[in-house]
Amino acid sequence: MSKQKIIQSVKGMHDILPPDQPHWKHIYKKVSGLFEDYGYEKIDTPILEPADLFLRSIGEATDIVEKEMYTFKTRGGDELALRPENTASVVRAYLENGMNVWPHPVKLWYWGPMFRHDQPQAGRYRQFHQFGVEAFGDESSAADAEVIYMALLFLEGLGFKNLVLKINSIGDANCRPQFIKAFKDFFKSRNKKLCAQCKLRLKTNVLRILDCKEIICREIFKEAPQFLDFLDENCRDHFKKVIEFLDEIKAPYMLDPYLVRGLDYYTNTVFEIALEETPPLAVAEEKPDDKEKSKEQPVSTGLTLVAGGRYNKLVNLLGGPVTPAVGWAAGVERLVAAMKNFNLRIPESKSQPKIFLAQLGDFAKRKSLVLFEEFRRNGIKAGTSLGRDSIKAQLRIANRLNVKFTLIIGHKEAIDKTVILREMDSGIQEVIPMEGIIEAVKKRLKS
RNA sequence: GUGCCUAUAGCUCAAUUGGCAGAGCACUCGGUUGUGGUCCGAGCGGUUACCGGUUCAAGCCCGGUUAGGCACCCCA
Repeated sequence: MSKQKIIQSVKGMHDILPPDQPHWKHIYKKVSGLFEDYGYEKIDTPILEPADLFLRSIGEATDIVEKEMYTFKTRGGDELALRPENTASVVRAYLENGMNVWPHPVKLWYWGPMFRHDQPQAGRYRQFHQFGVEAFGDESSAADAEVIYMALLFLEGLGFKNLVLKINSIGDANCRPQFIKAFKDFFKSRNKKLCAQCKLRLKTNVLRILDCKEIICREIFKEAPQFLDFLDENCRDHFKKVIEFLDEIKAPYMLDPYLVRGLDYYTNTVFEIALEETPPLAVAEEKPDDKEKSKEQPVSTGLTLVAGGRYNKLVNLLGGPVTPAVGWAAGVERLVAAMKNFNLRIPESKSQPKIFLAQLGDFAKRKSLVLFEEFRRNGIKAGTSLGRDSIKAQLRIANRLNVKFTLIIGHKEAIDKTVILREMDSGIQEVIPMEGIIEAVKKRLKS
């Protein structure tokens, strides 16, 4: 190693290393297949957007925009931002490319890196990956139910069992103000009893009080006005139907009157899917001598995997026609971590080589190179280690790759135009003419 | 942004409490002509995260920085 100092990755940003790639690939394949089955088409949007896009959509007073957004000024003076989420970008692309005149609903899905300047911890990174769906132009409750169902389907498809779907309705511009007023009044009258933080929240962002975990505050919640009682007829009807659809598909939902989301653009339905929290007692009771297990930290239980909702005002807010929309996003890093915690299997990679080419001497090495390509063209992936000269070392690699056969070409074989075919399990070898080697190997791999 | 904990070889961890920097795994190469796994041997790998302080002497004590973990805030 050189004496130069090694440059580290930026805080909160990580490499996705080869051992993790199968998980990522698996998730990608699962969701892209599912989305396409449901008629969603993929869209990729730039990682950089005008900062204003997020100020206007997510909301200036939200934590995401206020404290977590990577913004900077270009030389020309434009305020840009690394996208903290993708819904706003998709809406921007939808409008900019005139998709509002496409036959509706317009159903889109995406996958890519997002950026939030937050304090890194388990399941939370400054650069992380999300995928998600956005469906435009369908205001029916069925659309809400469908996207929620898709989220459940893919999670179950990955093997997750103990899922909790929390759902709520936060009304719309018509009924939300009344609720917020009543809600605010309620807590103002009980200001003294609230925890210090909630007293602050009362001034800045009242709804956030609902997130408080203090027991004192939670006690007060029990009597607080609930969204559901303030929904106007339209909103109430919409939400009721969403629930009916969820009943129909037997989704394991849980009405959560305290569920609000950190983005301003939501209207009506909001939901989250998380893993059931394991009781802390179970962790404490774990045997201390079981070293293997205690190292595995169940970081992902209780962590939200999927979150979304309806945002009927957003398209209009960003300068487009009034267009209903609904969608959600999922965090890939969290999914991968959760899959590992629950030991969820992924299918074995098909890219493992089936055979290995070992060679001795330059002449044989040249033959080997040609042979490798011939096998590749015939759909047989071969491993090689052309840089190694000793047969011993090459067989060691072959063994590690767990191949069925190793083809050995020495100087003699190269001249004779033959190949030694060694079956690794038994160690039995046979000499085969180079001519028919592809067919011979194909035949043996089949049996 | 706040609080607590942590940092020794690529990985998992030792170092008798301040006295020569170590092991296992992994990796590379050997163990008599051109044959893997098991076994045996050797090699590679470190300015103990970084900067400073105390001391005859610091991986160990003290201060700072950086990074990681956890919790809060919030969130995918």
